[in-house]
Amino acid sequence: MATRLDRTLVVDTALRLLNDVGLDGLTLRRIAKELNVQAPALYWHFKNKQELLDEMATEMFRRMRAEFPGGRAGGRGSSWQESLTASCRGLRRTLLRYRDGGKVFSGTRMTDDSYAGPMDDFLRELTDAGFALGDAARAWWTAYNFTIGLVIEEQSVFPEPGAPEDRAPEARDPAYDLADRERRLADRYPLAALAGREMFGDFDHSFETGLRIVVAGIEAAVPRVTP
Amino acid sequence: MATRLDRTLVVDTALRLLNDVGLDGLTLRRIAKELNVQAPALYWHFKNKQELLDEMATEMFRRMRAEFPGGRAGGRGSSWQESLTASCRGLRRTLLRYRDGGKVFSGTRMTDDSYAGPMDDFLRELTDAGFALGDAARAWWTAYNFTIGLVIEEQSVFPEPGAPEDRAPEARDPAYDLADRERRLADRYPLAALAGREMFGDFDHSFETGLRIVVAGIEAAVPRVTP
DNA sequence: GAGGGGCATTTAACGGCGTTAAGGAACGGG
DNA sequence: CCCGTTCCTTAACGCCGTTAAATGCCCCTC
Repeated sequence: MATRLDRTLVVDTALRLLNDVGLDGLTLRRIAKELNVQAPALYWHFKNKQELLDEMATEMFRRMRAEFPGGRAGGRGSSWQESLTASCRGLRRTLLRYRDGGKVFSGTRMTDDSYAGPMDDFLRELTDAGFALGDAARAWWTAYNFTIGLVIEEQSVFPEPGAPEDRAPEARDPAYDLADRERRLADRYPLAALAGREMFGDFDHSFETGLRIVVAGIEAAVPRVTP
Repeated sequence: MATRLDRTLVVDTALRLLNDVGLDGLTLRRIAKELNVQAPALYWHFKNKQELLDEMATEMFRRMRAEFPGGRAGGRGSSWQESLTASCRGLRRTLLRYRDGGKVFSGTRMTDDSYAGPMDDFLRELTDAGFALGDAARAWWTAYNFTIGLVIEEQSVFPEPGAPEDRAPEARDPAYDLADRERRLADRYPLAALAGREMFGDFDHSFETGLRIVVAGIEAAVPRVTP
């Protein structure tokens, strides 16, 4: 009926659909309908649903690379601190563009090696700055896992995809009513009660603080030879 | 047939079954069979599957608290650094006891306030050390999300539940073959190729390094009034 | 001891899921 | 023009979470 399918068209459509229906609602039949096709047709292009999800995650990453080139692209004089910060910010912003982006990304494996180039560049930047390769990799791994973990939490509080600054307050999942939680805990656990808004209230703030902590921690706790 | 159901029995059985069949295999029918009961019987005790999963996550947390009391339980002289480290270690070890523990935990909401007590204690320890409450909460939030993110990765590489020191090398998911990855990337991306084993090879090492980074980062980057 | 009422569970069914098997249409090269 | 490959449809399987209704069971009252 419509134009012929190919992997790219399926992945693009699935990513667009994901923002409407969420990960739970993203079924093969629903994707197929969006493509004016029957569900088993997808099995010609993907061996199963997981392979499609893997390809979706990989495509997310490719788009991130296009939008946030990272590494030393920002100028020759950029420091590893700036590179790490920029790449984690780019990762977060990219994942937030897709509903359940954090879960999709964390649950899947890359289907190609497109991630390896940027990673190699970043690791070289760190080793040039005097870090041993193993320490450089684990430093990145720390920042990466913090970012993914926080985005997963953020997206369960704000399910709608999109940039944080475009979020309406009413986009917050009603199950995470901060005032409610605060009232419930206030008398017995006053600090825990107030901490809720610090963690769930302003994710930009939480993310930037965490990033500063990780960068400062790498500076302070990871050995390096001064160049 | 068997003794009557109640919430606790269902949750205990589901948690035990989780380790055999994993999150994808954990269906209501399978849980019911384990209890010698029909699937709809579970709906008398839980309004839906999500409520059961929430209760499972909450029970994981309760068991963690029982096994790793945390806070100042370790002695009056313990520092906030030791408390933070101990509680993240306890969180990781607890989640690793359950197959897909990280995903179960990250996807669900606590059903009671049992988490608030330990959290309050820990926050008081930080504020006593001179941190503002908001900074204390975000510091914890950083360490927490790093831990969860890393455990999710760890459990996709080592799906079998159990303590890291009991893991056999062959328990590694074959899809994460490090030697393979290394060979594929070696010529074009030498640093990224070698970094694989640093991140995916020894999760104990990755976790402890990340924890040191976060603690050092809090010391260095989060303001506090000296007591 | 009989009867009643609520609690707990069963039986039956619904629509939807991922996936497989088999057949058929479209298409390009000899 | 025909054949083989490529791509998609139709039909079906077994499973899922969930709901509605009927049924057994236990305890309290009379």
